[in-house]
Amino acid sequence: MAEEYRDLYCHQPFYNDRYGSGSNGFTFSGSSSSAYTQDASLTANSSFHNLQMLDPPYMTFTEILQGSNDNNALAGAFGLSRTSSSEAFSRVKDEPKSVVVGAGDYVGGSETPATPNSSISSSSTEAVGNEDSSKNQKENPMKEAMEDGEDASKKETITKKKGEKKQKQPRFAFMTKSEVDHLEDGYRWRKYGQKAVKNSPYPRSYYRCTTQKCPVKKRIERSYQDPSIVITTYEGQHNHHVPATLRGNVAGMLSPSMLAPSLSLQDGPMFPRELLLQIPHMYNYGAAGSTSNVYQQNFTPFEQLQLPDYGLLHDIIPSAFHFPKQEN
DNA sequence: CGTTTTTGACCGGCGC
DNA sequence: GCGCCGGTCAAAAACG
Repeated sequence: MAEEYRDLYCHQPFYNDRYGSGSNGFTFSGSSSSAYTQDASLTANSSFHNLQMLDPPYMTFTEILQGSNDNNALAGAFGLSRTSSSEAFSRVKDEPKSVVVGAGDYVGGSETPATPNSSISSSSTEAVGNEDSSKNQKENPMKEAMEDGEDASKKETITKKKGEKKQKQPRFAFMTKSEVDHLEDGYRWRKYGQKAVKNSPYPRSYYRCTTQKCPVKKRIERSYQDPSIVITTYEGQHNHHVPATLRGNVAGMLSPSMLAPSLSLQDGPMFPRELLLQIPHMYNYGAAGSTSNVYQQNFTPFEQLQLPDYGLLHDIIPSAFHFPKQEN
């Protein structure tokens, strides 16, 4: 199971100030089945701190996007310099208030059932479970995110081919420190399920992209370790672009290069890059589907989101900050 | 009235 | 084989 979480990288959080003192930053961790081989060996004791300690220089957001030719484009879009080892993602104000930590798990296209993810679930859950580490709230929610399984298209797969093993879709998880569960990411989602999470008082919600034929799903759950953290796991790749109809139009924030078809609709594994397109919700903060104006946001140009580097995650995450409570 | 959410049932995988 | 578990289905309800 440990390997499930290997290849975690820490990234600079970005901050998105909103709502007065509010801000929302995040760090990004990516992993891939093989591209990266650093072994973080996160255990139940893993903490953000540990993550931060990952030996290899943590990847930067843009680095994660590597493998694509859009690096620079993207970096540019985000107003980042891809040389920095730790890139600030964004922020409008200072005050690191909220943080998002991400974990990536790319299991795309592997025919081999390599690691039985499912088995991980229960065990890892338990591992993390039970404790009440009130102080140690940096347990490692990522684990929670990754714990569950892979079995993406179960029935669908079945109908198509029964013997065939549900093939794993690229997955990408990240944590967001927010009181809002469902973060706006520019896409439209339909909830199709909700399940109680073992050892957690918070349920996990399952969403599917509403665009026809789009296979992307996402799960959202709140870390019981640190209820202020929301764990979002994306699975699959959008076969379309961000709908330009949402409030505020997230797509409008993206540079043409980011939206260019070449970006993701055609070739190969573009897992991180593709999924990152969904990240803009970090900036575009607000409650998904929220009707509250409180969360309405003025979009901030990426250029203004440049951030200075921040210290260790554990120095950031604990920072207190609260969005007004609100459910979608 | 079309779309989304809710929620219990159902399913397949897995461990015992 | 059985029960647990995560994930999904789908009918009904809620929503706009």
